[in-house]
Amino acid sequence: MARNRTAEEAWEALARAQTALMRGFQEDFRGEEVSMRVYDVLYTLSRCPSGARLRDLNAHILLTQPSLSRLVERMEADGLVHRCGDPTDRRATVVRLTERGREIQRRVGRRHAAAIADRVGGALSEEELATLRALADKLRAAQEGRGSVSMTVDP
Amino acid sequence: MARNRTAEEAWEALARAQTALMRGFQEDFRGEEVSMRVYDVLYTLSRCPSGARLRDLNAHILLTQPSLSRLVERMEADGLVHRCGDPTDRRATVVRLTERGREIQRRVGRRHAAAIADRVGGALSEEELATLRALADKLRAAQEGRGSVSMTVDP
DNA sequence: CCCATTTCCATGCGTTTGCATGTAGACAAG
DNA sequence: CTTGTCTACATGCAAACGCATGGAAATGGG
Repeated sequence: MARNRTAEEAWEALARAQTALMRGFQEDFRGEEVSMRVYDVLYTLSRCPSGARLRDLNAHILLTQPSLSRLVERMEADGLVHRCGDPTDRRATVVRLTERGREIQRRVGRRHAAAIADRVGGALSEEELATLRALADKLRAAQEGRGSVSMTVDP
Repeated sequence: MARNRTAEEAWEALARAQTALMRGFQEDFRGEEVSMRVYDVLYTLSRCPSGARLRDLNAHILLTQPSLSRLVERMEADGLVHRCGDPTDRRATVVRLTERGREIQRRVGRRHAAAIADRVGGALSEEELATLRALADKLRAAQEGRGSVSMTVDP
């Protein structure tokens, strides 16, 4: 039971740190040409040169599928991304950065990286950062294949 | 510069872990009698027996001031909290749990604690949890007096 | 005391989100 | 080929959110 309490304390500390950091970053993003959420999509796509399907984006971004669908729709209207069908699976929608989207991601990304170096890098030593990363990775890895074990029990 | 890269990697790992965990928790909260955001307010208030002002709540909860204002308004309409003025500062609005709110916080909190023990406690050893907590605390502490994060603790 | 500034919360309004549902293609069995 | 089920997105709609702003009270000189 002491273990459970330790887990709760760790989660609460983690959530509070995340809240404080997010607040700071969101402030940085005010006055930026894209919102933090849009940047999140741009960044994710920048790591997928061949594009990504909506369902893959959705795994990385904390939005429901319909919300992400519309967010990408707006981003296409703004010329940040391009949507096209996948010949091998005609249900899929493949999203790809436009040149404009890639350029904005790079530009905003530079300032965001500086903010991370400041707010995160400025708070912990390099060794602590590495430890934090390792623990976060382990924590995330443990969440996989655990998503929806909610069996529908309705006669 | 290598330090900056380490900070970026740590932040990305942290954000991804948070996303995965939040997804799981939000799923747990489907079918619950309150949403996760409402629970967040209930939990924060459960730690402030003498009530909390909106601005203090806002320091802990990732919402803009107007959004939190309306969330609390809805929660009052649902009988979860009670709002009253502060005689020592007539601009302030003090929010307090109702008996119903406290009861629901306890009930939902028990299940949520079990989920934390499962998802977080199940992923790391007790020593790792303690390390994670220490790093998260340090990270959060470093954000104060920077963006606009002031932590006020109930006396 | 007075006026300017700041703090704390509420409200109008357009935008975004989530839930429920719809549509179309993939996939498997008969 | 047909039928049923599953998967991937899209869409209607009400609820919730953020931004800009407003009003009232506290605060800080002059």
